[in-house]
Order: sequence, then C-alpha cells, then structure tokens
Amino acid sequence: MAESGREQRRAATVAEIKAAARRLLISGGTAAIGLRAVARELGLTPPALYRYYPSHEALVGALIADLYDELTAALMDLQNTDEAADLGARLYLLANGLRDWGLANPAEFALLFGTAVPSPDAPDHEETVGHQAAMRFGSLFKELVAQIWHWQPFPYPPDEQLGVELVEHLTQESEHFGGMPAGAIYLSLTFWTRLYGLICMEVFGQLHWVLPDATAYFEAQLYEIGLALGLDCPAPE
Amino acid sequence: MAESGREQRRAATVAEIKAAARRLLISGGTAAIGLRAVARELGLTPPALYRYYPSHEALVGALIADLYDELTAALMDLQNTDEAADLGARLYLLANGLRDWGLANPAEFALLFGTAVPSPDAPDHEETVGHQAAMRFGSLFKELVAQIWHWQPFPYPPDEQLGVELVEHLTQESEHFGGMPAGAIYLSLTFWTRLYGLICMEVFGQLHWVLPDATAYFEAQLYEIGLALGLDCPAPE
DNA sequence: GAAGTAGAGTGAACAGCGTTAACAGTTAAC
DNA sequence: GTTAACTGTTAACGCTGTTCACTCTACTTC
Repeated sequence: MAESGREQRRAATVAEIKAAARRLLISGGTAAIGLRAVARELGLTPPALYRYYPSHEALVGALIADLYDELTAALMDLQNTDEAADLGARLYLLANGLRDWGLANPAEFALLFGTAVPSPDAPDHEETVGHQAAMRFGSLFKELVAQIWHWQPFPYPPDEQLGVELVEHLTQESEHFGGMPAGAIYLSLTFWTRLYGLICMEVFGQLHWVLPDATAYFEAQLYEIGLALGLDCPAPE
Repeated sequence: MAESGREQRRAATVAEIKAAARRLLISGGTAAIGLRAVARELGLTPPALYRYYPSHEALVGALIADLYDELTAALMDLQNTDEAADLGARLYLLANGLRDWGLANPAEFALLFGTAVPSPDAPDHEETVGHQAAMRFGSLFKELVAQIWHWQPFPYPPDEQLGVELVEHLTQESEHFGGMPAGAIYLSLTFWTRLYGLICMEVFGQLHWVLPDATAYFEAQLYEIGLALGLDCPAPE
C-alpha cells in the first residue's frame, strides 16, 4: 500500500539519479559528480534535481549512505555464506572482503574513506544519513570482535602496560564492545587501525612506490594482526 | 648575480602567492584555494596569476611541494638538534615529529596525505614537483631505517615465513634500503605502514568515535612498533 | 641617452558550476 | 470536476578557471 504510481515513479527516479551519480563517480572520480552532469546523464535540466534533493551536497550524501549500506550488506553476506565458518574465520572474511571491495571499487572507496575532513564547521554532522550508515558499517566490526571475545577470549595486555589514561578512555567504550576489558579493546582497536590503514594505503596507491602488488604483503600483515586476537587460520602458505 | 631587481620582485610575488594560498588552505580547507580567491587576497586580478603559474593546478602543486619540503626540513632539524641521540631515538623523533606536524597543521596535512587519488589518468605524474618533494620526504625514513639496520641489526622473519612472492618484491627494493634483507625491509615497511595509517586516522578524525584524545594510544602503538625494530627507548611510563 | 622589447598587470569575455525564481503541464485527491 | 500537489521547464544570478587583447612599466641594447 501507499505505493501509488507516483511514489513508485519517484522512487525509480531517485534510484536513477544515484545510479547516474555513481556512474560519474566511477568514470571521473569524486569531483565528477556534478549536479549538472547528473542532470545531463538523465536527460533532465539541473533544477529538476532539486525536486529530489535540496542541494548537491545532499545528493552526494545520499550516494555515500547508499554505498556504505551496499558495502555493509556485501560484508554481511560474505559472512553468512559460510555458515560453518567459525567466528575467527569470519573476521578474516570481513577483512578480505573490505579490501576486495576497495580494490574493485576504488572510486567509491575514495568517496567513503578518503579524507573524512576534520571539519568542525558542521555541528550537525552526526545526523547525516552518511554518518549513520557509517556507524552501521562500524558496528559490523565491533560486534564481530565482541562475539569473538566471548567465544574464545584472547590474552590481552594488563592495564599497567597501557597506562592509566589510555585504560580510562578504552573502558568508556567497553559497553560498545560487549563489556570487554581495556586491554582486549586495545587489541581490537589495533586490529582495526592496522587493517584500515593498510587497505587505505593500498587502494589509494600509496604503497606502489615499494610494492606494485601488495597482495602478499596484505596477507602477511593480516595473519600477523590476527594472531594478536588469538586467531590462527590462514597461514601464508 | 642574476638577482636583478625584476627577478627578485618576481620571487617575492611567488612567495606571496603561496603564502596567500596557504592562508586560504588553513582557514577554509583544500577547496578554499581558489585561483580567484588567491588573486583577491593579493589585490590582483585573476589573470595576473597566470604570469606565475600556468594553471590553478600548478599553483596548488607548487604549494604541495613547498609543504613537503617544509615538513622534511622540520623533521631533519628535529633529528639534528639532539646530536647525542642515537639512531633509535631519532626514529622516535621522526615519528613524533610527523604526528605533531600533522596535528598542528591539519589542513596542510590533508593536502599532502589526504586521498592521493589513484588516478592513472596522469601518466606524467612522476615528474610533478610535488611528487619529487614527496620522494625526498620518503627518503628521510628509508635512509634512517637503513642506518639503524647497519648500526644495530634487528632480528627479522625468515624468508619462508613471508612467502616467495613477497620476498621477491621486497628484495627488489633492497638497494633503496642499504642492502637490507627482505625480512628486515618487511619490518621497516610495517613500521612505516602502521605509523602512517595511525597518524592519518588521528589527524583526519577517524579515531574520534572511540578515542577523543588518541595521544596515549599513539604512544602505546609507537612503542609497540618500535620493538619490532629492536628499539626500546620510551616505555609508556 | 633613445629605441626596442620583454614582463607584469588590467578589463572583457567564455564556458562551466550550484542555485533560485517564476512559470507550465500532468496527475492524484476530494 | 475542480483543486491541489507534483514534476518539469526557462531564465537568470553569482561563482569558478581560463583566454585574449590591450596598456604600462622597467630593463636591455645599440
């Protein structure tokens, strides 16, 4: 119900707009997603797009949210295909899946993760659809790590080694990590930090100067950072 | 000689242009470095800038090269102030110096290291002044690591652990690392990868959602990745 | 020292951009 | 069947990077 002919048509147009925007993104990079260019792609005049988005920024924001959701769904699917896979294997699936998605869709990856702008000029940034989608994406990792912890707790550094300040910060995040202790959160954060940095550098070509193909390096690193979480699945041959 | 009044005046104007561009960068981010905005800042008309740079892109490129050189010089100074510091301590100075520079100059840092665009559309990218300055910056790290290796060789993973493919890639870079073996280059690359990723994430605010102040986390991580290179300087209290 | 020339800057203009306003045609609702 | 909402258009504004033709100044050369 409520799917009257007009609403249906509108939803289709919105989808076409985002599809055109994505096409432009892929072929010409982030800067190519022009409002006029999108309109041209659909055979419309530029002002027509304002019936669907209040600004160019909102249009790009909607595309960002869509891409986050697509990535999140793809990673969830990947984990659920191997029902038999244990939680550790799922983390490797997630890590490899994120990398593969980034390498397969570098333009989209750059839009999502390239220079998230430390602009404090937008105080309502938290309410952006893109930001919310990013949070949903981040939860994927946090929840899986928490599950791994409760399934097979891994050894973690004692509080004294981390220092009081860091322990205090990490403990505040404990509720988001299923009540894990500071040291375990520290290891999880290390995992995410290393994985994220590694993938960004590879996708953005900042590893080319030393490694034309970073696949082997990535696998070695992934194995290494998985060890810290008590995982020992895919040894590099 | 050859520093006639006209050339002197020209050099001064070039400096003013880049200073104005940097001012705009700081106050309004990368997108604020407009050609017209720079001209406005100097009290000139836009076409006048074309006497100094062939395009807006070239102007920004010159600024990028300048910033790389400034950063490189700052890090070299930092290392040379403590003449007594051993090579290991210098690496920590370099790492902390890079982080401090990024936190103190986030806009400049974003211009240099934010989304280096995996665009294969510019085949002559290698000849850019910015690219050359980036290489000089990269040499800082490579040379220091090679010095550390020859000063105090650290244990490194055997070739069998890395896999033949990765060893082959790393060995090709051996000449740039003072003849270090593959495993030692691997550890050095790991150091750089983790350091770079960590600083980028902190400066770009991608750690805020879990750590409002990442100082303690950075110090713990730096200590950790220094251990792999046989360094054991600044234990976190 | 006068003539010639290269450099530095201006004003007008072009194509492209995001955006707004006023206006038409179609489609759903009461 | 009349109204109202929705979708689209045309025209225009101010902004951007860039080019062209022009002027004026300062240095070079004879």
